[in-house]
Amino acid sequence: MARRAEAERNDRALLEAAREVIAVDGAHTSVASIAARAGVGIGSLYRRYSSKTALFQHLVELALDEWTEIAEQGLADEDPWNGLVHYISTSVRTGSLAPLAGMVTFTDEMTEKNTRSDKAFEALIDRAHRAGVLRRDVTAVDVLLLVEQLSKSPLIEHLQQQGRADMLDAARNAQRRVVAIAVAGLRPGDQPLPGEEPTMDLFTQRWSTS
Amino acid sequence: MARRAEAERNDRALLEAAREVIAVDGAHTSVASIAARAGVGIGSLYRRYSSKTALFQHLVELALDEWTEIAEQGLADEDPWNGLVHYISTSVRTGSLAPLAGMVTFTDEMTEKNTRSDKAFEALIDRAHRAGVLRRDVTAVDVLLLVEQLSKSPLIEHLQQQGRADMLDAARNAQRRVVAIAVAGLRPGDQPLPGEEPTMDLFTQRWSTS
DNA sequence: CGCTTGCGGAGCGATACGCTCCGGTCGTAA
DNA sequence: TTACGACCGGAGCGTATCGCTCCGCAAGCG
Repeated sequence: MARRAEAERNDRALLEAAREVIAVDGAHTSVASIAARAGVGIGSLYRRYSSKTALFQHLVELALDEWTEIAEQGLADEDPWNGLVHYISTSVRTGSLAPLAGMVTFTDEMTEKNTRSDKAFEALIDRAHRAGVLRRDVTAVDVLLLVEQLSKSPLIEHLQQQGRADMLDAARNAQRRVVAIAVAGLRPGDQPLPGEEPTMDLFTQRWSTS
Repeated sequence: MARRAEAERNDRALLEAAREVIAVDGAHTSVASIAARAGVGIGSLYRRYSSKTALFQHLVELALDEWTEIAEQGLADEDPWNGLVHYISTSVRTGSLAPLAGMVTFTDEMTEKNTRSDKAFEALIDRAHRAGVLRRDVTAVDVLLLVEQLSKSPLIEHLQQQGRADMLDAARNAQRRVVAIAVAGLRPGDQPLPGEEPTMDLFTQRWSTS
C-alpha cells in the first residue's frame, strides 16, 4: 500500500521535526509547530500519537537506543581518543532531549536501556583513561554534563527562530570551534579540577517518574 | 523617607529576581513569577516599569555596564591568564541575558556601551595572546560564545524548577568542573581549531533592532 | 486624625495552547 | 470510469495562562 509508506515517512518526519523544534524552543513548543516543521497536518500527528506527551515519550525511547549505538560506534574505533571524540561530537550534533525531563515516565524497559547506554559509555571513558589520553580527574558524569552543556547553542537557536538562514553556516562553524575548545580541555593537563567528583544520580534523577 | 528606601530595595530585588528567573525559564517567563521571586506584588513591578519589555530593557542596560566592569577587573589582574579566567568564571556565574535578544531595542547609548565593553574584553584577549597563555587560534568571539554556552546549565535549571534544593550544591560543583574543563581547552595546544575564525557580527546581530 | 504615598493581588480581556472532528483527496479494485 | 474507503490537512472548541489595570488597604507624616 502506498498509503502505508506515506504514513511511515510522515512518522519519521514527525520524530525528526520534534527533535529539531524541541532543541530550539524547548518542551514548551506547540504541537502545531512540530507538525508544521514536519510538513504534515496536526490531524496526522494525533492519528499516530495519542497526545503530545506520548510523542515525547516515543522520542526518548528512540534516543536511548541511539545513545547506546553512538557509544558502541565509539568503542568500534580502535583509537580510544577518537572514539571518545566521536561520541561527544555526534551527541552534540543530534541535540539534547533534556527539556523533556519531567514530561516522560520511565518504564522498566527504558531504565534497562538506560543502563545499557551508561555501560557502553563508561567503557568508552575507561578505555580512554587507561590509554592515558583523558585526564584522570575527569569522570564519566563530567563528560555527560559537558556534552549536555554543548548540545544547546543559543546562537544557532536564535538564528533559526529569526529565519536568518544566511548566518547559519557561520554559526555552526563557530559552534564546532567551541566544541573543539572544550574537548581539548579533556586532554591530560596540569591544573586539577575543582571540587569533588560528581555522582551519576545528578544526571539520572531528572528522568525519574514525577 | 523610609518609603523611598523600600522602593529602592524593591527595585533591586526585582532586577535580581528577573535575572534569576530569566536564566531558568527564559524570556517567556511571566511577570508574576518575577514579582513573586522578588517578594513584591505585581503592582509594584508595574509602578516602576511601564511594561515587561521595559524591565527587560533596563536589565540589558545594566548588564552592558557590568560586562565592561568585569573585563576591566580582569585587566586589573597583573596575570593575563588569571584575568581572563576571572572574566569567564564571573560572566558564567552571573548568567546570560541571551534569551532577551529580540525583545529589547538598542539605543545609541547602548551600542556605545557595547563597544566599550567589547574593547575592554578584546584587550583582555590580546594581552593573553601576547603572553602566550591563550592558544593563538582562539579569537575573542570564540571565547564569548564559549562563555554564553557555559552560562546556561540545564541541570541547575531543572533542579531549581523542581525545587530540589538538596542537590543544588552538588550540581553547582559539577558545573564548576565543566567550566574548568572548557577553560583548560583554551591553553595553547597541539590540535588546531576547525573552520575559519568567526566574525563579531555573529554575536552582535542578535541585539539589533527587530 | 485626615492625608498622602506606596503596597499587594483579584480580575479583565486577549492570546495561545492541546486536541477533536470533519470535509476533501487520492490510491485501489471492479 | 467509477465507487469506495483510508488517510490527509486544518478550522475551531474549550481551557489555561498571560500582560496589565485598578482598587482597597497599611504605614508614615504633620
